Amino acid sequence: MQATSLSVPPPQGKPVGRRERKKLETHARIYRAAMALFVEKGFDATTVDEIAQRADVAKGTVFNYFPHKGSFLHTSYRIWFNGMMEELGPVESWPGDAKARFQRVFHELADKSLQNRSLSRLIIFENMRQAHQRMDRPAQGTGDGSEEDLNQEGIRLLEGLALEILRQGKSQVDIRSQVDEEHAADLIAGMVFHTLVRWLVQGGSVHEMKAALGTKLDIIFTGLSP
Amino acid sequence: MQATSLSVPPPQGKPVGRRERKKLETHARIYRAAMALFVEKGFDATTVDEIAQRADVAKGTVFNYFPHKGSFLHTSYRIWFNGMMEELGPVESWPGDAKARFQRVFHELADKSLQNRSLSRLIIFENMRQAHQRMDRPAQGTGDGSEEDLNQEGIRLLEGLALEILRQGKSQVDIRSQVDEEHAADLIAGMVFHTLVRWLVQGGSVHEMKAALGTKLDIIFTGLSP
DNA sequence: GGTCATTATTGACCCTGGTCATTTTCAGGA
DNA sequence: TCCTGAAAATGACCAGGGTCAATAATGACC
Repeated sequence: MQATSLSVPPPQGKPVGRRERKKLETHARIYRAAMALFVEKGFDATTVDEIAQRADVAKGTVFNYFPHKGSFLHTSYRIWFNGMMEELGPVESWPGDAKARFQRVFHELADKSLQNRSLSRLIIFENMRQAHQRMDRPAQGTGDGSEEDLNQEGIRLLEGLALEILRQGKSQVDIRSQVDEEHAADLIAGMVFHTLVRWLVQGGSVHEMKAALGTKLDIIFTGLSP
Repeated sequence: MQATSLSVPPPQGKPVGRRERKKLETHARIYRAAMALFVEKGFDATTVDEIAQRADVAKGTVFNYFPHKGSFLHTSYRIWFNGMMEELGPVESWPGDAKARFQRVFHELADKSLQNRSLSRLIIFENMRQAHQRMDRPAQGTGDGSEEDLNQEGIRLLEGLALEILRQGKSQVDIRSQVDEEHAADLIAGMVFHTLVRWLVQGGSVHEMKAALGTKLDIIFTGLSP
């Protein structure tokens, strides 16, 4: 986390006028202030007032940029995940069969999570919270595609990745052709998520988590039946 | 849910004096008031003040019995799970092999969840939240076993059940002997949990959820490898 | 019945996340 | 340079979860 999530904030439009530029700057300043405070004193112990103060804006302004306190973590997750994917490069280029590819991702994931454990925990948790709250709104049918990121969040990113690996694996001969890719991807993503959560909560070394991920992956590939 | 979770509250000591009895009564009254309100107007829309009012106690008293608003859901979950297990009876008595046994639990679980969907969602979510917050406290080492329920909550119940089925399955010939039971149980519990959450959030029929559980179980038993 | 330590109840109070009407800033035109 | 309408910033305000010092009820013991 550290370097990655404490730096660039997400809005990716090109800044044209001064107004735009200032907006981006403010966004960045607030985000940085928040993340710094979270690392310093923890999420719960950090108040929005403090964030505002450190970013040198009014409290209301913070909510202008981040509609909920948890939004920071959300933003952070995307940066985190994208950073990882960037380091790893495109799936097709990875060596080995499907299983090896999964192992590669898991390895990277574990290392990334380690870098700032409590922050990872918050991010993952917040992610889940978002998912849950989503259904409260009756499913807004805007024909407009403006809410771009609504369905590509959280665990879905992981699931998409798993799906990609599985498809590649099928086209080679690594995976049985009868397997339902979607459910398998869901299974794997869920497994990773669950393992990660457990590790973040319970403690233990990175090595242990990697071992857990590996063992479970083995089971999924080999099956329980004799 | 309904009948089950709206009735008996958990404290199971035998009431001796009048004081004890009153305490139990108050506990029950508050619990009932809360659950009724949750069903009526939803969790978020229900304030603690309202709960207190309906139970005819002061707000402070509510927090005497349930340290957080979410504790109600916690209590509810235990009742829910135990109710299910009671209906199902002891594992050994179930017919069929390990897989069939899992299917049986899943089936029951799905039906139970259906009975009050939004409440189930809250319960599961709250459960996760609890797990997360637990690690904030440095791990209180009371030699006393008074906090009885601390480690037997939420997904752990499910995991324990899975472990039991797996062990039985191994002693028969349903499951490869090399399989790491603990990790397998964790995998299955996580899978169920994840599937349940997704279903609760996204919607869809019970049948769909059962299908999803079934397919994933198939994968876990058969494996992805050709 | 009276005394007193223990336990349960209470509600005023605090804290903090989130809202919103008002004010300020700013670009672009006249 | 001045006007104007829109976008952004502001901070007083509110709601609701949770705390805690003060108070009331209880029952064991005399």
